[in-house]
Amino acid sequence: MRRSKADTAESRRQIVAAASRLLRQRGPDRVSVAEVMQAAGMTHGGFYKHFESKDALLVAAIAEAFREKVAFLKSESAQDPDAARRNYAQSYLTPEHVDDLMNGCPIAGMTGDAVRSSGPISEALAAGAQATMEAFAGSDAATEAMRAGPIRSLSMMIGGLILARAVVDPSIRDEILRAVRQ
Amino acid sequence: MRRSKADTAESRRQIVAAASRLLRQRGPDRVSVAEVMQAAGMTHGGFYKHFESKDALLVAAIAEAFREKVAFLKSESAQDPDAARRNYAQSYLTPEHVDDLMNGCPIAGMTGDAVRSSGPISEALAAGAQATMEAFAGSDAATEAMRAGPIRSLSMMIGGLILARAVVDPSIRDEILRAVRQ
DNA sequence: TGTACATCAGTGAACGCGCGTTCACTGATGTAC
DNA sequence: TGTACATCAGTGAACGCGCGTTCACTGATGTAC
Repeated sequence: MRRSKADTAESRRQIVAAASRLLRQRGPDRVSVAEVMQAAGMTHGGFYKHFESKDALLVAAIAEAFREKVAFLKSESAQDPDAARRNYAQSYLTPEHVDDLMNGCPIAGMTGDAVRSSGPISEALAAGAQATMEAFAGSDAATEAMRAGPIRSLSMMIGGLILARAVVDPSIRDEILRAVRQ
Repeated sequence: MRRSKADTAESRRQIVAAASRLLRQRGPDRVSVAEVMQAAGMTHGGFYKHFESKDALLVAAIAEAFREKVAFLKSESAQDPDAARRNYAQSYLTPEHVDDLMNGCPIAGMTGDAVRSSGPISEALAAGAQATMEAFAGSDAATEAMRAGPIRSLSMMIGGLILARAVVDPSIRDEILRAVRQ
């Protein structure tokens, strides 16, 4: 039956939120539209009332995942960008984040798949990655020399997380996290 | 018709080599068995004479990709590990490597998918990642303090490559590569 | 404010395609004598 | 060394399942008067 506009908007939000999490946890090709809809509390048939295609949902889900992280980063770094970077790195390089694919860093969680994808999907990823870089380097970092340090830190965090996720042995994983935390 | 043992072994090598490249280029869920077999110069029906399943091929393809890189790293660092690391980093952080998914770093190219995979596949990835770390840190690096530097460098290289692949704008991509190259 | 009708969000069944896997078949290789 | 037979790598058609997408239907919401 028809729903109110508020209900419809809420449904759409639920779909995108569920997709954003499942996408990072399982990858675009191992999450089905039906699973996303179920996680959002609906059946799959109604999906196309909200999105033109699965790809369109992926674009929205990628954007949402980055939006969250960037908003958090920006609010943290409002006063003291350096402290915000340190805090973010500390919570980024933890065993909890290694295991928490679902809510984790969208760059580490989705680039593998999205880089190989077609137009709109890789554009959404590129926009998110650039926004993350800006939020991390700080919008005040006008010169390349000022951005280089934060870019290096961010690269090391992302690579360290990926390496820690790849190895299975917890003692090696912890060694990586310790090394990269500095 | 039946082939000689040498031909059979060569066929298997071709299949694994094709899979190792296609896997990095397109990801496990976007390469079909038929495509791999075609790239190896055969039709898909014969595949199961060589492998029990597509997953078994993925395991072999992951191992092969890492075997190549690790062999190269080890031969380079036989005399001067420090110089080998510097050289590897220089060729790693290039626009060419950003675009060359197919022959590129298997950690950057396959962790996204493999981390989410089942037993044998994630084990093959873990073994490869650990072997790469050892080859990069040098087998002589006995203490954690000695390994920390190389682990940090390797993390930064991997993260930088992934970040550079994620952004689309060539000028931002080059800025990332410059920053991480130091 | 109330009434009549059009709209459309959500349901559940069905369709169709791609792909992993199986199978009957072929004929050269390997092997037993 | 030669012969007869078993083996098995590779072919191409077929099977079956999962999943993205479509569709007829329902009934509450929104709207025109």
